[in-house]
Amino acid sequence: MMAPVEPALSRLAEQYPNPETELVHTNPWQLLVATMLSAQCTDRRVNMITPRLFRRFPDAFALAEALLADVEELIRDCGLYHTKAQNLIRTARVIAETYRGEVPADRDALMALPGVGRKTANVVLSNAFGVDALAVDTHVFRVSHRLGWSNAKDPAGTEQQLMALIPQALWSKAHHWLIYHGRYCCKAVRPLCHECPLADLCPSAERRDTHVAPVGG
DNA sequence: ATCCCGAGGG
DNA sequence: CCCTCTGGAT
Repeated sequence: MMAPVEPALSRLAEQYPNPETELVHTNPWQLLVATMLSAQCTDRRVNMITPRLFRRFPDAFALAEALLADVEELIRDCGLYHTKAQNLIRTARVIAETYRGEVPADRDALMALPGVGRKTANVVLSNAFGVDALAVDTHVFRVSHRLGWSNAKDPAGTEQQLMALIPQALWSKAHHWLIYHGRYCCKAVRPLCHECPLADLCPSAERRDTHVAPVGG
């Protein structure tokens, strides 16, 4: 039992008509850095931090030489600052030394960078390099399971199942639709099934019609 | 109080 | 598998 893919996606397309990334950067280096910063932090806040960061350290060569404390200072209010600063500098060094300052357009190469996992790699591939990839984050994972589109236990498995289910031309959009839907409607706790445009298709929806309303008088 | 558009380490 | 790292939003 699963929600039919095409009708569900077209309803989400209607609900979230402009599913663009909230990260403002499109060049590979800046998008990579912004995406690494975005863990456990809103994109709004990342977008406030990156202009200062890029003014001080414009490229991988500059960041590779940076002092940890300076980077920590610049990114301090987006959380996980120590880990992120460390990973940013290490990743900058690898890119400067191994890739001549250019972000590699290759999933395995990206995932080998410190602090870059499959989700971040896929975001960079699809949003900076135009590669068809479907990044699975916690929202995409949860929503996919609730709709019955995936039963995989790990995000990589869900990624494969979604790619088999969704037309390739829609991967990028579907990623954003599912994220928005997960964030604003199909929430982890207290999902808003009563106002969900997919409720009648969804095997996990809490259905009103099975609920006996109190009868007055 | 609880959660977040993660990733790495044990 | 579980834990930790962080501050901000709600």
